[in-house]
Amino acid sequence: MGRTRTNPAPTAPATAKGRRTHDALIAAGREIIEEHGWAGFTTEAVTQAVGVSYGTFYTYFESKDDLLRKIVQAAAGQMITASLVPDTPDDPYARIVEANRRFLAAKGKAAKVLRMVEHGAYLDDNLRSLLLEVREFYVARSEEGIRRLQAAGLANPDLDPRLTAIALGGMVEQVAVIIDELREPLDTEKMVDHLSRLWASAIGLRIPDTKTQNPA
Amino acid sequence: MGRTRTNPAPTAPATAKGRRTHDALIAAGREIIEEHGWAGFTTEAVTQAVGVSYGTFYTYFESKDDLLRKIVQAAAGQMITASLVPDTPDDPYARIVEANRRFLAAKGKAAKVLRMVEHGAYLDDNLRSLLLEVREFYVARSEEGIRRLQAAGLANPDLDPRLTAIALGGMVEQVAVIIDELREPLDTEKMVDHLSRLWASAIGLRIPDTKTQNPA
Amino acid sequence: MGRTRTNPAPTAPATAKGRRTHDALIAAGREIIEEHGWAGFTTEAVTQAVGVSYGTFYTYFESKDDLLRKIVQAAAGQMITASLVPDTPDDPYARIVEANRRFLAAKGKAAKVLRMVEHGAYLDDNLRSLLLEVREFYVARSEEGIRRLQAAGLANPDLDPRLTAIALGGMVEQVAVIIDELREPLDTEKMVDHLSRLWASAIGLRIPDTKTQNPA
Amino acid sequence: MGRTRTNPAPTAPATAKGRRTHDALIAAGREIIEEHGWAGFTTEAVTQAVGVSYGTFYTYFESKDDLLRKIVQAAAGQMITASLVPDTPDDPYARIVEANRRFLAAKGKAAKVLRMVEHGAYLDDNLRSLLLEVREFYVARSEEGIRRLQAAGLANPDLDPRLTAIALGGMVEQVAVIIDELREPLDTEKMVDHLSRLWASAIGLRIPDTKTQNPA
DNA sequence: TATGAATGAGATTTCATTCAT
DNA sequence: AATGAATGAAATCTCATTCAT
Repeated sequence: MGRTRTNPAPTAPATAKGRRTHDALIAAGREIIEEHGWAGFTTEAVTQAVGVSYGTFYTYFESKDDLLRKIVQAAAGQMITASLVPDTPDDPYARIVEANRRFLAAKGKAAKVLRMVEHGAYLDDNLRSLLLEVREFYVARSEEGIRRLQAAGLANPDLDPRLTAIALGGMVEQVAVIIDELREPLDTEKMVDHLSRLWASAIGLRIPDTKTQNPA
Repeated sequence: MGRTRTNPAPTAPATAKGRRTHDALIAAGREIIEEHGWAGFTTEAVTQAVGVSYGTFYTYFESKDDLLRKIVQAAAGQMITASLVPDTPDDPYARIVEANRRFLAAKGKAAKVLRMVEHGAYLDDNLRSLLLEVREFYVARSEEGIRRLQAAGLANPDLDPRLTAIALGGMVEQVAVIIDELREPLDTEKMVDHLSRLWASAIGLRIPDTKTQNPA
Repeated sequence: MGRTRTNPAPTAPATAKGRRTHDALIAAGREIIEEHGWAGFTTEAVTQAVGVSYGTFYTYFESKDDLLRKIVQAAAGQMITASLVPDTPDDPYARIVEANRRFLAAKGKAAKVLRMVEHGAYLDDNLRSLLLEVREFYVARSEEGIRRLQAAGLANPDLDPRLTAIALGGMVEQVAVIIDELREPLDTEKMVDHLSRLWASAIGLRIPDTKTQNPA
Repeated sequence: MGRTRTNPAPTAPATAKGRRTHDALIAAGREIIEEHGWAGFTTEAVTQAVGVSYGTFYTYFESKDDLLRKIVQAAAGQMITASLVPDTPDDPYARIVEANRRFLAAKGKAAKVLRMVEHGAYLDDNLRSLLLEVREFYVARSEEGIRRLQAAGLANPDLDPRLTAIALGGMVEQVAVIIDELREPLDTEKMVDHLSRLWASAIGLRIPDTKTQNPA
């Protein structure tokens, strides 16, 4: 009454038990969003899933929004980690294939919640920035790759590397989404092959024969 | 959403004024979803945007779900209608450019509401089918175009026409959606040019010189 | 989620019924505060007292704070109205007596809620200003009266009119509070007589004999 | 406030450190009430201000009510102690000035918390009695002073000593409280001078010339 | 003694929907 | 047909208090 009272921001859990509960709430929240959608994502459902009471929620999170932010941060981090291409073969086409394969795996498995947030427009400015950062990570990586291929005379120099990265990245991203929404089952490996060949042809990169011969 | 309803089903508006109000509610609802997300999509916001009272809503719609269904139907219809390429020049590349230009010009928004519905998990079976139909419309059209070009010896015969249509269609759809989410302003016509060239190169279609010379 | 949604401010009631409910909620709210204190002042108690449901509250008020503001505004207005001294006799002492009598009556009866708000420190800036305005109304009136008496040679010219008004006004205000908080019953009319004589003597105004002879 | 309690009654702190924490909690509680009102007065805020954990609170206090009781007791004691006029000059007017100066100097704050408790209706019978005792202490002292002056022929014998003490005591108390609520800065010493002169004139006590000449 | 995680009753607020006028 | 007051289930959030460690 007459005074906006903001809960003091909960501090990081001090004990092992506290950290366990904190992490369990984040995991349960994400699972609930992915399985039951926004409508199922209530504080009651989340706390019940973990087996604690209403009030415990606010021991760890300022608000439901706060939990959502932390769920998204965790998912974004996992997705980027999973997408890194650790070994760097000389063959540029092999790199494209590997990047696409990893992206599809990461996006499909780990990031349903990211798509839901993105398109659900449950976006405060923090979340919006976070999602843009994730996209930028992928775009920048592709842009740099294209630029290098152009410099090496292996890709069409007329293409704007950034626009091209946005478009081709969008292709892969959208396919990742469609793949588990479409009713028809798509062969993932075959899709990786097609995406890679389309990507390579689009930028004028020559595709090694072996791959072309055997499209899965 | 999804509450039990007991009120009588509204009939189609009898008067011109009635139709105007009915259509205005659909338009306002869509605008609100696009601009403020699900959280802003309340009966109060919709009726207030149109300037009628709470009760009037139920003169025209059975429920909020009913309005949502009609918003999606309208958006889907508009999207398909606006995407048809009426004049059919012989030049396949010109057809691709024109299709992309139309899609980008008018369809970002419609695509946005459709995707929000899709990922917002506000999906009864009716809506799910409707969305699949819309996608199928585009995929089928592209697939058929690719197949014809392959038959004419103008496109790479090794590509699976359906997978290719899904991937390249996804590229355009994704770009259409993110184009106004990105922080950086993108030149639409330049993007149309890039999308078209990437699409053509990807399937092995030769791009006329005039275009290649002048990439915006 | 992810978006602060502020209820659109409720508009003024459009119908007579609406106005009745609106006013009844304000009246009930005030009664509850005065009789049961802050702890009893819940939206549930207020709506139940009026015989409407939870939700109806928010048809008329943005929040509980909003209701409190309106209760205080109404109480302040009533208090000032009740304190006005309509007839203006020439006799300055008679004016003082009348002002004190009215103030005691108004403060005691009408304004328990003002005291509770004031000392309860349930104060947003709006409320604080409002209360200061009420006090200023009384101080300014007394100050002007003292200044006139000084000009007429009827009051001690060495006194600062404003400080004097604040002090003597405080005396009357505080007595009004004590009167219904003290366990011992005080004769109001006798108190009015004393306050008036103390006030007059304090500023050096001569008190007519008739009053002095008969102190209640 | 007023919840059912089942925990064991804490005993008096045994160690010096214990006493320090105990006293710090009382001091912090009072400060919070005065500065942030009832809304800010939470066990969390109090313990955090002192730098101990939630649970520690219940090492020293049975409940929040218990703390409040002890805050009020401490404030009342401090107020009375600080108000005593130790040296007793013969000059009655000098005594009045000194009493007012002391009251204003130290008592604004203590008076504030006492009045907040009074009007906040957080009153069990213990607290109510305590507050009445504090007031009675002041009223009785002033009453006795007035009576003596009347007996000595130095004050108006027509005044009821008790009513007069209540009224003039109220004046000083009220000024002490509002002095730091008003937007305008008031010179405390000038106010002491005015209060003393008003008090003296009101009871008909002659004011020595030196004071009258130099009103700050 | 001190800690801080856990509790849960209770408060506020939202909003799709109904219905008397 | 239109209005807008009324409904109430359901959601979020608060905070004094307990208790295992």
